[in-house]
Amino acid sequence: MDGCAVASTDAARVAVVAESLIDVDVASDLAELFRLLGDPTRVRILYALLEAGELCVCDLAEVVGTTDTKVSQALRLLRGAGAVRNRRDGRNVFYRLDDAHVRMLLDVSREHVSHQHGGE
Amino acid sequence: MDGCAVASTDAARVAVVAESLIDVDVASDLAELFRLLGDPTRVRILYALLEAGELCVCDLAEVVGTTDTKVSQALRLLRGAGAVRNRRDGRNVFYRLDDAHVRMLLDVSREHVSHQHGGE
DNA sequence: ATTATATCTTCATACATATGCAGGTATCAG
DNA sequence: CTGATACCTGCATATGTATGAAGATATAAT
Repeated sequence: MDGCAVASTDAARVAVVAESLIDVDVASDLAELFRLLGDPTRVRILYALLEAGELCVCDLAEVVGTTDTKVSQALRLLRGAGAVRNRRDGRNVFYRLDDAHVRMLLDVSREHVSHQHGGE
Repeated sequence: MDGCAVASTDAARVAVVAESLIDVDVASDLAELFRLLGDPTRVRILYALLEAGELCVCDLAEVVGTTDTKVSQALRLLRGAGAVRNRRDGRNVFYRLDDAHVRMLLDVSREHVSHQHGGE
């Protein structure tokens, strides 16, 4: 392997932890989800949807303060990951959150953010 | 701007949502945190620490099943972000979680992951 | 049909990140 | 001191990701 020859401080404990550790593929799924949330524009889009319930691309761009292209690209990723759902109404396409997992992470994070940036 | 000329389906609602939306810098901080969690190796390291409480680099490498170099680089990022803390004991350096925010996100995510991959 | 608006996509470029190798530091044993 | 072990860091490369420009598609109005 690499370095560590005598191996461990406590082999038994290492075995136990290794046993109960999250699988590689599960960890990869989770990491992928976190990476999806790892962009300021996407974060703001998701919070806007969390607040508004449903918004068209046009309004999302205005709320977030960016171009429709940027929003559209962000939404493509979010859509691909199943984080949002869309519905067409005439020329507009309305988006809303469609993942309880994502919604919960947003809720939890918002709490902590407001504590950190508000007044702790 | 870009595209959207008539602007909004509902200007008043857009204004309200824009008003209550999370700030750009706060969103950036959050995105940075999520990006930190956006890597399978780092995720597994964090869960190992969540489970074990404290582990040296050597044991972490064995538990996660990778090289000490990879673990060390991952820990550097996690350390820089304040997610973990370290303590030297002889030749070993022991790491543990040091961020309530991160711990909570891991807890929440683990629940949802186990529901998704376990039995729903 | 034409024109306009809203959204999406393709493509090229710039930037960020992960990875592995090689070497460097720190601690301990002899 | 030397040698060994645990850990860290620099550097080069590959891979991923974000960004904006330009154009394509879809719907509606005239």
